Amino acid sequence: MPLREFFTRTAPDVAPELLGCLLTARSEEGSVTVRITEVEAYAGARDPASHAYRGKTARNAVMFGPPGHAYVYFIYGLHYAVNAVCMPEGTGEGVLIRAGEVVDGLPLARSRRVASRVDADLARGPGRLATALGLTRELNGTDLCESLGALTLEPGKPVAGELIRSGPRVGVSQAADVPWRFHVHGDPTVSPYRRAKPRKSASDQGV
DNA sequence: TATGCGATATACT
DNA sequence: GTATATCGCATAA
Repeated sequence: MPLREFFTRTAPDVAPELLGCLLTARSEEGSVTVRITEVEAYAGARDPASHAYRGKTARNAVMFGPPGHAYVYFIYGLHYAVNAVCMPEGTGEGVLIRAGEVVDGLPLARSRRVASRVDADLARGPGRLATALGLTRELNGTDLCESLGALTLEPGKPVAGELIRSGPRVGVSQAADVPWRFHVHGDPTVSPYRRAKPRKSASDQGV
């Protein structure tokens, strides 16, 4: 199946099949490749946890574009995260790449992630993965299907079906019961599960 | 392990 | 103007 067609399906269908695939970021500094070990599906207009739930905006426009492109955005004032856009143009579905194992460009990844004491932590979590790959908003909209592009995805060794586990998504408060997080069972690079922390409203914080 | 906090783009009032 | 966000890290215990 051509890579483009691979992405022209629903996010929950695509997500588990992305496990084991290789994501490579190329820049003047060099390139880093990770083997994907954890993902989450976000199903656009039918998913209240999706950035695309309330329709198209300047921020999420890429999610409504053609499949197989990268939706890169800035979150919490200091982190980047990357999604692979799914479904035909106009739909707004995507798969968040949450974690991976660095399999190439280890020295460069380490230099970008000085806080990591062990290599398994280099891309363990969406913000860490983005940092290890050196992602910035300039890569928003990049075509993942173009070989040797700035940010590309390619098939890897398939992960054995019995090693693929699913569960609730991390950090989402809406639709917290839908098992749309998929990961490789037992892999040390998978991020620890954390339920969405109910955030106190400002009005409760006194003065 | 558990909790607090940072630091900013974006969307909504 | 203001609340919230697909989070990471230091600190405490």
